[in-house]
Amino acid sequence: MPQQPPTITDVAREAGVSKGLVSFALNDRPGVSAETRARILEVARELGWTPSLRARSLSTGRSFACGLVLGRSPDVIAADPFFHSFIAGLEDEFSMSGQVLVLAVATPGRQESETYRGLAVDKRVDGVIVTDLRAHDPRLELVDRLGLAAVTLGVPDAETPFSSVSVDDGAGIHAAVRHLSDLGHRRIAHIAGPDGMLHARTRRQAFESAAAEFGLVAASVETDFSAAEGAAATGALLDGDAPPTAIVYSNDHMAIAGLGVARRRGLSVPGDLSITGYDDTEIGRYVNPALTSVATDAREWGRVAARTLLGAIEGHDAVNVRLNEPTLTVRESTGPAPTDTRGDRRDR
Amino acid sequence: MPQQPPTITDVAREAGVSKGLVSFALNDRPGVSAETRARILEVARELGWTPSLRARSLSTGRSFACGLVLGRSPDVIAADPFFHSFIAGLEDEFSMSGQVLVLAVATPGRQESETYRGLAVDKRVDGVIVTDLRAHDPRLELVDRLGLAAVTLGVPDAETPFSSVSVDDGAGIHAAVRHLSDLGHRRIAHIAGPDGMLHARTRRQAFESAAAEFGLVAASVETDFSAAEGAAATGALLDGDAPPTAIVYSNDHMAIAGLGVARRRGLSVPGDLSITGYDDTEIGRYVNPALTSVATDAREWGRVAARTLLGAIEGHDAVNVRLNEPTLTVRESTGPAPTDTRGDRRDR
DNA sequence: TTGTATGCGTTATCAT
DNA sequence: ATGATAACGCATACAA
Repeated sequence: MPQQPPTITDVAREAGVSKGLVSFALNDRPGVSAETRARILEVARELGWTPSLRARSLSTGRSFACGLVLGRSPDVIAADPFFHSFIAGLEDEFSMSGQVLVLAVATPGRQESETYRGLAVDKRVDGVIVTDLRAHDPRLELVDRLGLAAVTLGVPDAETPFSSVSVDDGAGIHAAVRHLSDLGHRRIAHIAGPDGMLHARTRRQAFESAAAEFGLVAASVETDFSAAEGAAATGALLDGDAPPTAIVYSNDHMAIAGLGVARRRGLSVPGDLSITGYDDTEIGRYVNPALTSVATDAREWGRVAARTLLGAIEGHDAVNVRLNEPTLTVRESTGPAPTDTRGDRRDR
Repeated sequence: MPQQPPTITDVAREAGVSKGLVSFALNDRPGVSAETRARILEVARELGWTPSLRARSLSTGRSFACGLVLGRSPDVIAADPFFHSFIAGLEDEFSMSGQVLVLAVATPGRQESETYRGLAVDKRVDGVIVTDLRAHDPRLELVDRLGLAAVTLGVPDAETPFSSVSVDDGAGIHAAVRHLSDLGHRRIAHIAGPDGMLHARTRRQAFESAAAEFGLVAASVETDFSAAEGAAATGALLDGDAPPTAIVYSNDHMAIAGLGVARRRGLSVPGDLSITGYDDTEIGRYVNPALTSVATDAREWGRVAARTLLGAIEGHDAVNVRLNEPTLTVRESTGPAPTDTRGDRRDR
């Protein structure tokens, strides 16, 4: 007959105590004499007993799972290498503590709020990681009302009861602008993500303040982070009266699309136009010219976010963790500003 | 006081029956009179009772979750838009049946077999989707031994007790080769994925047989699907005695890297070299020239895979589902073969 | 056709 | 201080 795995009852019987006491011994709770505890643990070891996750889940109300809701448009998210590394980082921690990562995808047919609610029903997850923070993000109140623990990636623009883990996106953009300024560029532009997304806004603001700091003529264009809009924005900028000599993109994906646009117009990169990306994707290193880009340690971000969320689930106080600054890797897509006749006369 | 949600006991008491009967009525099991069943369901509706997932999970041994293990190297997978669309498709089905998707990532520090085992311990998932099938894939025996239900993406090269959902990768490659043949190309090459991966092998074999069918001189190079190896393989081919006039890549990522290599050598695409990708990524449409590519309906694949897996979990017989053929989208990266002096004399 | 007992780990309550 | 007991929520084998 198929040997059933041992249960707490087997251990209790073998050790000559009650089920409750076995549980107390296992969980290091007071009220068990050292001697009894040792005997119980020894019996458990002999029998090879480990408590059933499902039974624990029933009696504690915990699911031992954490949720990640992806809400961006498919095209944009699919190309974002951030998520795979980030998820690997989450798993580095979760797999060590017996947690599991539940992935949910919000689509046009399945609203984001519905997706969160679905995870909260029956407490399918103990907590969630909230990414791509938006202005006055309605998800934060929702998650709070649903009774889920949470950690946000980036600092929200309002008070929340949640912990946050963030990197200084602004520092990465600042480094890119300084690099371009050092190369002699005077008219630069930023192709930003949606201003309603906090990290996109942070990058835009950092771009504008860095441009001011270095005395540059600057313009920003808002996009949805997609290659399509990145290409369109690039075209619009190059069609302007005084086109920029350098463009700082808010992701590699748009930068590569921008590269295509520049080439179609016969512009040399970086001869006529310098380009910087963000994310430092693998493919960015193999296009021609190889992309100068800003990199964040996504895996470490995932590890820290997971640890922070687990702390929150265990009832720790909210904390705001700040990670190392992103770094700029200079490759071939940035070079000295062209020395043509057009001065830096106009803003737009 | 915080009103507790109603339990099966409340329903039983209110309906004047036992807990067991409520359970039978809810699950449409025989042995309950139509009249009693109706009364029980009515009471349940009035009380707003829904059975506790955790209690169900404990008593049935099901977890109401399915697992997806990602095992490819981070760089490759991150750039693969297939997965996001595929996952969205999985969720289309899972979210409708109260299932949840558990994502696990195998990394150099956490072997694939360990990852599967982690999902099987305590039956954290009822079944798994096995992607990127390999030759004599050891995961299939492992999954079987772990007692998990499973569905494979693609048809394994050995008998398994599992269902499969597949697309005819070969048809996509065949279409690409025919397209190139029609354009007059006679020396073509294929930059393939690892031959140990069944879909990569299928594509290579389809390439070779299509090349033979059209009387072309063909060469294949094996890579790991990464941009780095795609670039290296492209360089090696172009350095050969009789370089190909067209290259069929096994993914867009490598095709874009190959484009970079060609450009660095001053080759015009498609003037001197035609290029086709696979996956039809968004970014491929915005590089210059825009990529001719083969597309699969990944979301539909996900939906069908989810349905098939749920069937397997419920004990249905194994089935082998075949999806629609992939389609070739012609853009700018393919054109007439160059009419230079070199004949099609040599193979590789 | 319907009721009962059992299983799973945790914890509130009770008994030494 | 130390330990036992019962209840929780659901499904199901079995008894009636």
